[in-house]
Parts: sequence; C-alpha cells; structure tokens
Amino acid sequence: MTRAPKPALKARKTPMQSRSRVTVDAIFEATIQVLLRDGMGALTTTRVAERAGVSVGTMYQYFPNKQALVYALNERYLDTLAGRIEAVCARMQGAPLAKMAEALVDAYWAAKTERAEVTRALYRSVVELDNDALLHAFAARADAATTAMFATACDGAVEDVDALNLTLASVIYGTVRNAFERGLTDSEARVLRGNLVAMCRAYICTFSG
Amino acid sequence: MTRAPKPALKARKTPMQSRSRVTVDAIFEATIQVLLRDGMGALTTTRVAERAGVSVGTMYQYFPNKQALVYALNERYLDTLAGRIEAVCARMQGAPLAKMAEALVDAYWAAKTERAEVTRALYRSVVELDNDALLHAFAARADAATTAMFATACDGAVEDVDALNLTLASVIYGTVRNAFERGLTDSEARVLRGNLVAMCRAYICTFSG
DNA sequence: CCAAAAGCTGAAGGTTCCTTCATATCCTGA
DNA sequence: TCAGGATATGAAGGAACCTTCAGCTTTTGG
Repeated sequence: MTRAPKPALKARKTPMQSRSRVTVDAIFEATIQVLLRDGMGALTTTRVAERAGVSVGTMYQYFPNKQALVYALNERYLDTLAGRIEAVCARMQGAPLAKMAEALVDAYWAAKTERAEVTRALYRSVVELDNDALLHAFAARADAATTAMFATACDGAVEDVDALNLTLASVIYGTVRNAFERGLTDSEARVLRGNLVAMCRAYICTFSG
Repeated sequence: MTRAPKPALKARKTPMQSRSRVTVDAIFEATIQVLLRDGMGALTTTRVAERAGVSVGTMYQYFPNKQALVYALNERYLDTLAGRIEAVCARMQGAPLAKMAEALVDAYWAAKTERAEVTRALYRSVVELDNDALLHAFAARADAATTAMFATACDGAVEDVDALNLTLASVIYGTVRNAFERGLTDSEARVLRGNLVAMCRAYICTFSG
C-alpha cells in the first residue's frame, strides 16, 4: 500500500520519442525563464507554453496540472544537487575533516553560483507547493552522504558524528544561501567564502581536539 | 525627486479611530492565519476578510490591493526584527566579541522561534512580491547596527570590521534560518545553537588573535 | 507503404478571484 | 442633538486563469 505522494503530482505520460523529450526540456526551460522574468505570480500555463513554443495542450500531456510542473522542476534540481553532494562526499572519504568541510563549501557554493538565476528562480517557486516532502527528502539524502563521509575522517574518530554533521550542514547550507540572497559583490563573496571555511576549520579543531 | 517604492504598495488610508485600528490589526492577523492554514496560493482577499470578520470592501479601504497587504505585513515584521537587533547591539556595546556574537545568536534565534508559525508563514509570502527592496532595507539596517557594535569590542581593535560583520551576520542569520527550515527536535536545536556559538567563538579567536 | 501509436493543437467551458462603488452605519466635535 | 467625516458592507463587473477534448500531424515498426 505505497500511496503516491500526491496523485496529482505524478507525470501523466513519460516521453517516448526524442521529439517529446525535447518538448519536455523546452517546457522546463521555459518555466525557469518565466519564473525569472515575471515571478511565480505570473507563471501561467499559457505563458509557459508560449515561451516553450508549444501549445497548452502539450503541457498537459506530460503534467497533470500546473503544480506538478513546478514540483517536477524542483525535483529535478534537487536531485542534481544531491547527486553532486554525494559525489563530493565519495571523493573525500578518508580525508581530514577540514578538507571535507572545505570541499563541501566549494561544491555547494559552486552549485548555487553556477546558474545563479536558476537558483533564484527556483527559490521563488518552491514556496507554493508542499515542499516539506521535497526538501526533507533532499536533506535526508545529503545528510546521509555527509555523515558517512565524516565518519571516515582520518583525524581520529569523531565523538558525535551526528552533531558534527548537523552543525556543519546547517552552517554551510544556511550561510551559502544567505550569502546568495544578499547581492554580494565578487570580492565580498570571496571574503565570505574564505571566512566560512576558516570558521569550519576553527570549529573542527575545537571539536576533535 | 524621491519616487515612492511602488505607488500601488502604499497604504490607501491611515486608521484614525480606534475602531479602524482594531480592524487593521485583525486583517493582519487574519492574513497570517490564512497564510499558515492554506498557503500563499490560497490567500484571497475574500478569505482574509472573512477570517478577519470584516467585508472585502473594508480591506480595500486600507490597502490598495492584495499585494500591498502582504507587503505591509512583511514590512511590519521586518521592522520589529530590525528593532530587536538594534536593541541587542546597543546593549552589548563594549563587550567582548564572543559575547556579542552569542547575544546576536540568542536574539535572532529567539525572534524566529518565539512565533515560529508566523515566521514560517511570512517566509512563504515574501517570495511573491518585489522583496529585494524590503530585504535590502532590513539587511542595511541590521548591518549598520551590528557593525557599529563590533567596532566597540573591548578585545582590542578589529582589523576589518566589515569583513567580520559580513561573516558573522551571514553565518548567524543563514544558519538560524536553515535550522528553522529543517524540522529540528528540541534537543537537536539546542545542540546546533550551542555549536553555532562555539563556532563563532572559535572563529573570533582566529580573527582577532 | 500503411496502420497504429505518439505527439500536438488551441478554442472554449467553467471557475476563481480582484476590485469597485453605491449605500448604510458609526463616531466625534460643536 | 446633529452634521459631517470615518468606517463598513457585499453584490456584481470584469479579467485572468486552468484544464479539457475532439481532431489533426508526425513517427515508428513491420
């Protein structure tokens, strides 16, 4: 009895031909652009379809309703993000804690900055839907990866991995997001990024010292 | 030539009699409740008015449109928050840096936690409007207060107050928000809060040592 | 080449919502 | 007490939007 998260949120049809795969991608991209240009309030099915160069009906062949579209978009983004974090965690197994933290900052910072507008657009869209499920799933996946990584630190065994993980994850993700929301200049961003790493390092010394 | 932020966002009329002051408060409170119960997507003028126990027309006597209502709500909240931060900063003048940081964490954490649902509701609503202006104004006010405070630290002169402020502000505000968005248990929250303070302290030693 | 499947179209139904305004009630100061 | 400003009402206009569906075009597999 595995109930689907929300029956109305599942994709209606999976693209089979390459033509339709292109269409779906165009719809996603159009959604991002409309979100960027006009904001969530002006995200209408017509506008998205128009910008994607397809008709409204086409949209409804792949998404049962507008909400499902936004949901899928965020799902896709968070999936990629989680994948990146997992990759970094795998690569840093057995490294010293400080290096791990630095790598995590780098990865997250890069992910957010690379396509800054997209990030910003998505932040504007998650709010509408029942994002608890989505964000919780992401957090669980990321936490699993980072916790596993921290447990392999070569610094000597960490007493309370969960506490360490909770702290570093919250501080890093939170700070990066906050930095992102202020419109920092490049130099400010560099300073903050460096200081964030320094802070993690300083904390780790206290923690495992 | 000081152009108003957005002509349509200014209040239409200021309450004069006590009766109307009550009404406006009821409308604000109703907005929060609807936001909480049904989310931003279901925030309709009718619903708000109904919950506030007034008619739709009444709403439009104080707010030119729906957007202005949400805007005013956030403005009010951020104003209070900024006021609190300023108060803490004033009280901690001349203290050691570590104490300042701790007080800041306390204040911000308390402000967010005290009426957690309200905070959550507002987070859901800022996204819709042109929040850049609002958030930027808040950040500027808070930064001014904290920077001034840090400059009076009795630890010996800080080399680069702006860098210190940027770092601590971003880390503290960001982390608290992130902590708030995960649904932390009480014990997790306590641990994180303690570690955040420890982190700031560790960083400060590095910085001013 | 052909039939079936996949994909696409877009006008229109039906709903929801924002906002107005003419009217009615309440409050204050004289 | 009374006039006039302040406040409240809520039905209705009008605009915007989501979603459907019957029919058309393109692609695939044999």
